[in-house]
Amino acid sequence: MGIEERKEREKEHRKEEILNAAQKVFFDKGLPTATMDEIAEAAELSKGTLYLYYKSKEDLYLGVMMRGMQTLYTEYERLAASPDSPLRKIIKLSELYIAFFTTNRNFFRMFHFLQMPQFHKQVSKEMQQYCGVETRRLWDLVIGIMKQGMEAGILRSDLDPTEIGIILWSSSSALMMRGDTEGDRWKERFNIDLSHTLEVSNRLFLNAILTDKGRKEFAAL
Amino acid sequence: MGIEERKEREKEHRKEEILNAAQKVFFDKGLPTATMDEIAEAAELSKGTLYLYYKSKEDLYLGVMMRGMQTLYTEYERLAASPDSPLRKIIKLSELYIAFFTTNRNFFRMFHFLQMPQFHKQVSKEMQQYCGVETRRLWDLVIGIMKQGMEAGILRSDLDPTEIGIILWSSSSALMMRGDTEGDRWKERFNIDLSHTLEVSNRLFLNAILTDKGRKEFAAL
DNA sequence: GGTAATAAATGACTGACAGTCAGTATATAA
DNA sequence: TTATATACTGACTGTCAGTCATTTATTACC
Repeated sequence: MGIEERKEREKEHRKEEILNAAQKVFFDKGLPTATMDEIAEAAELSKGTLYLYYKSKEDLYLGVMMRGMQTLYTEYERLAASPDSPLRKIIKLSELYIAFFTTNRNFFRMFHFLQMPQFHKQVSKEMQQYCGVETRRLWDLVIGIMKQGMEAGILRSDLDPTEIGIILWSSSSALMMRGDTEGDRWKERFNIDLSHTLEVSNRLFLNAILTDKGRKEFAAL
Repeated sequence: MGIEERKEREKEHRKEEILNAAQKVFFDKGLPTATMDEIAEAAELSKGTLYLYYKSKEDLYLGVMMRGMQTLYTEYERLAASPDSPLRKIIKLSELYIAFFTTNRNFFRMFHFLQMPQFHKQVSKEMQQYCGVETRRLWDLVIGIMKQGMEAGILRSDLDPTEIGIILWSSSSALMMRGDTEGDRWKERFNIDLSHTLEVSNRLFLNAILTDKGRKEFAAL
């Protein structure tokens, strides 16, 4: 019976179409200002239908966000599987994140809603579950790359690869976020280019976590 | 004519009382879930009166947040004026921020709304102005402490004190925020204690920005 | 002390919006 | 053709931020 399957496909397709519409509207207006009526309008569906596919506005928002997460995941996956040396992988990891921020600024902004505690209340258990699983997959890749570096002896063995991953990711995120929202003000008031600050930060940090061997290899690049 | 002055005082007092009520409600529920009716109820005033003193819910929210900023500012000010050595000041600076996070978690969470671009739309120009001025005062203190360290020769002179300040602040913030929202999950999934990660991060970073002289002094502590 | 003028406070009301649900349309099965 | 299941609709409900005509309290003046 192929009908069931076709219906399933059509349902998935509709979900994607709704996400397309939602993405357009959310990118344009952000979560608080976007309305479900607008999204329905953009999707050429009634508002009620949106709720057949997504439990709440916040669920829909996270649905869009997860697309960004997928994109980043795919890129990290390719990096992890590449034949680059562990050191190069670590360097490329942070470059990739910066590049992602630059070309997918809207997704990047969305990531930061995940961080707000009050926000989660309105999100369905299923969506939270889904986000949790996907986020973990991403972290496993990042941590995996750090572990490779440690095994190769270019990262200090007295540090924890997971902790290094978190620190690198978090400090980069924070500086990018600040650059996004306050970049102009910092330029104007203190003559600071926050994207330069980010580079400095990553360089300082990288040097701090590399072994002598790692630093030598780094200098040779 | 002392009446004018008394009225002015009473007005300020009322503003404070409204902030007290708002603080209670916002701490309890967060911005999205708190309602102006609740705050009015808590302040024993009608909703309309709130709007005589604050232009919007978001303005009120920032009004509360600025109290936290003031608290932190006062502590930083005392530190800056203390007779401690520049190195100790830098160390205490980050310790103070961590302590603030621990004892004023609610304020700390509020700080992060400032970072969300969509949020600012609803905030009045006056409040934005006020926040800008106060934030700058705080940054000037932080940067000042870094400059002292540089002049004392304990911080690498090839780095920019402002940039160092931003990096230290941002990376700490990011890790504390993550610890706040995802701390349990990291413990459970990866057996990582994020407050430990924060210590590691700050130690790594401090070592990276100190001169040989600074590192020696640090080791002697 | 009474009254006009001014300021402060009120709460019913408006508009906007998330989410619902009884009803309609469309596709499938009998 | 008819019955049943499925997808969709949009008018409706409840909630809440923000407003404003009206009321209440305070001050100024005679």
